[in-house]
Amino acid sequence: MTARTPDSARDIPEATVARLPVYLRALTGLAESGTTTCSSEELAASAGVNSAKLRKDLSYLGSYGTRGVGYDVEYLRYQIAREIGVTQDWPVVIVGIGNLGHALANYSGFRSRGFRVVALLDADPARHDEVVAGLDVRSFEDLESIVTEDAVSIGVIATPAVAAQSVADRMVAAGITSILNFAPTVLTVPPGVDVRKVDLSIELQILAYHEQRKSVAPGSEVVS
Amino acid sequence: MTARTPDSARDIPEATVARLPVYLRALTGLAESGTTTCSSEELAASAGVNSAKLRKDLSYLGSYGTRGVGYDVEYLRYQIAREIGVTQDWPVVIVGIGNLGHALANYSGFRSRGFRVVALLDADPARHDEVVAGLDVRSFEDLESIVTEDAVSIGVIATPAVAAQSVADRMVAAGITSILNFAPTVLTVPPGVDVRKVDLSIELQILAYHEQRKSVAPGSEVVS
DNA sequence: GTCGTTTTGTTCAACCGTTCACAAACTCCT
DNA sequence: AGGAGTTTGTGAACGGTTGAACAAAACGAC
Repeated sequence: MTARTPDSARDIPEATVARLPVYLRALTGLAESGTTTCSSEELAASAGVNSAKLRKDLSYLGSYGTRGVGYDVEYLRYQIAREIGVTQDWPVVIVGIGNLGHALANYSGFRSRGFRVVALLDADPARHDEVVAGLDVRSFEDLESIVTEDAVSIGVIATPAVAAQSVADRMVAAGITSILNFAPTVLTVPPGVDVRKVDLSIELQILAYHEQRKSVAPGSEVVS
Repeated sequence: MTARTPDSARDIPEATVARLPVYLRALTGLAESGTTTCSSEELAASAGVNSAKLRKDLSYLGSYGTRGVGYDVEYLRYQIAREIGVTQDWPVVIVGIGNLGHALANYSGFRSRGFRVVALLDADPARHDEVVAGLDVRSFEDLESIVTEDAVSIGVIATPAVAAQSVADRMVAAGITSILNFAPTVLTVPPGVDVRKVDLSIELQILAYHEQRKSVAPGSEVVS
C-alpha cells in the first residue's frame, strides 16, 4: 500500500486530469437535479465513461466515497474542484478579439467555472473603442501591466496564426505560464510553460477520416 | 514484414490519425515557403513532435519517403490529404448561431481545408433573417431536407448545453454520422455515429490544475 | 452481534502509444 | 564501381492507460 498523504499531493495521471473536469460538470448537474448521493455507476453514466475508470480516477485523489453507499455529491464535487484548483478564481486574459475572441469573451462557462476574464486585448487600434462582454478592448501593449497588476497566469490566444507565436512570446515574458491556443499553429515556449491547443479544423479532419472509412468498409468504428 | 497493401486499407492508430492533420498543416506551410523536400527531422520540428514519432506515424500510411533524401513535400502532402479524405469537399451544417456559431461560420480554416459550410440553422426565429458569412440563417426545421439534398454527413453543434442532445438526435435521424460538439454536455448517440467534443472550459481547467501545482513548492506537504 | 447485500478501492493482466536503436536503402564523391 | 555519409522504416523495449475481477468495508435486517 502506498503511504497515505493527508492532503492530495501525489501525481495524478494526465489522462485522469483531463477527465476530472468532466466529472465535476456531471456532479454539478446531479446536484442541480437534487441528487445528494450517487454511485460510481450513476456518476460514470452522467460523465460518459465506465464505472471502473471513474473509480480508478477518483482513487488518485483519495478515498472520498463510502463503500456500500456511494459518493456524497456535494462533498465529492468540492474535493474535485479543490484538486483542479477551481475553488479559487483564475484571472484570464484574452488576446485577439475577432470572431472567436468575441465568442470566448461572451462564453458564460468560463466565469461559472472559476475563471474571470480580466482583459481583452487586440493589436488593431480600430477595435480599441469596442466594448465586448462588458469589457473594453484594450491595446496589446497593456499586456505586461495587466498581467502584473492582476497576477494573471493564464492567457488565451485567439489571434490569426501568424501573430500567435509573437503573442505567446510576449505573454511568457510578461509572466504568464499557461496558454490556451486557438490559433492553428505550433507554439514554442520555454520549459515550465504549459500550452494546450484547440484546433477546430483538426477536429473536423479527424471526423472526415472516420467518415471516409465508413463509406468504404462495413466495419464501423465508434468513438464516444 | 507485414503484407504490403497497395492502397491504404490498414487501420491507423487513433493517436496517429489525430496528428495527421498537424503534419498536413506543417507540409502546407513548408510548401508555401518554397520548400520542395524535407527530412523527417525538419517536418517533425514544424509539427512540434519528435522525428521518431513522425516516421512511425507516416509508416502506417505507406512508404512515401526516400532513404538518404527525405520526403517530397508536395507528394507527401497529397498522400496525407488523401488518407484523411480532404481531397474531396465535405459539406457541413452548423446548428446554433450564437457567438460561437458566428465564429465558426466565419472561420476561414474550414473552407481552406476541405470543408464547405452549406447551412446555418437556429431554433430561434429571431435569428432567421440574419445573414452570416454569406449564408442566411435558416430554421432548424430545414435540417432533414438540407442533409438529404446536400448529402451532409458532418454536423456541428454550437447550441446551449440543454439543446445539444435533442439536436444530436435530430441530426442522427436525418442521416448525419459525424458530429462535432461544442456544447458542454455528454452526447449519447447510436453505434456507427462518431462524436468529437471541443470543450473550452475543460481545457482551461486542465491548465488550472497544472498552474496550481506550479505555485506549490515541489514535495511540500501541509499537515495540520 | 452476525449475516447478507451493496458498492468502493485496488490489484492484475492486456492493450495502446512512445521512444530507442539499427538495418536497409539511397546519394554523392572519388 | 565502391565506400562514406545520410535518412528512412521498423523491431523491440518501455511506460502509461484501460478494463475486469475481487477483496475490503459499510449498511440494514434480524
